[in-house]
Amino acid sequence: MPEAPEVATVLHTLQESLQDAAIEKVEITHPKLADNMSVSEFAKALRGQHFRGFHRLGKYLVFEMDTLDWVAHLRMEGKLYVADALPEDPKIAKHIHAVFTLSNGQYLLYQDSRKFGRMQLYEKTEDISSLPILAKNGLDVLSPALNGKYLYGKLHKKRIPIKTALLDQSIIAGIGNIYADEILFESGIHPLTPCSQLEEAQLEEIARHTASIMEKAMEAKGTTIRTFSFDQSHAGSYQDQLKVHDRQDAACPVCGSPIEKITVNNRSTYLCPHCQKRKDQ
DNA sequence: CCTTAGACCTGGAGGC
DNA sequence: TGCCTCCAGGTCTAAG
Repeated sequence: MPEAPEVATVLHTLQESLQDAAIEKVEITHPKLADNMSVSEFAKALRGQHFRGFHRLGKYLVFEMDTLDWVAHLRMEGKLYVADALPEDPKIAKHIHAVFTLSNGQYLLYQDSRKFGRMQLYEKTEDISSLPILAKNGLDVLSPALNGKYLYGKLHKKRIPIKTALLDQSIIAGIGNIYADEILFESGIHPLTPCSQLEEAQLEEIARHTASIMEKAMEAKGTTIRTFSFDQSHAGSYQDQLKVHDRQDAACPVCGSPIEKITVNNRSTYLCPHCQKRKDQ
């Protein structure tokens, strides 16, 4: 579900209600939720800790606690939100896999219909990007160091399609299937173009559009095509600004050609065949 | 090095 | 209504 803009939205929403809050009780019902220790150790370690800092790295959330760094990845359907009461609707309640009772009586809930999300706890560190699970990330989508030169260094010898590279979190952290399509459209590059054929100037365009699309999407509080919401009652609105993703057969906003849908990496991929011509074919 | 299929999970949408 | 297939903002692994 969430890419960097949606994760950033969740983070900011949580920070508003959780800053300096204390966890009084932890109940976890999905045994795989914590994957670097048992859920009982995880629950015990978090009890009594306060939320002191809030960070995002790529698609990861990081909560800086009193003596721990708590890392969470929502994967496709994970939702973390604060509620005044536990959900009564059984269709929602059955997907709540963790309940963190706060000292003010509210609850931080983890809901995940597909159970793909994972969390880890680490001893608190000065540099969160050095945490084992985060060290694999490449530059964050908003990093000032993300430029044509960086991408050229990472990509100029690779023959993989550029879209595949944009989804590789060890190159750029935070891009997912929706924004990869939007970035390539704005850059005028066909998603199947082999990385090795791209010049540094084109990679500079990709870097530039990555930053601008991410900023606009964050302002819109993310994209809601299907199920994303950042708490029980709010959804993002960037879907109104999508130019190609999920718009098969609609008119390209630039040239009017019908948007095409293809498969890259087993993922649905949308493009304008006129604005994003392959130069090698 | 690169690609592909499958695994992990579940629900919603659409076809019949 | 039910059953079936396909699809989904992600990532990891095995196999060719």
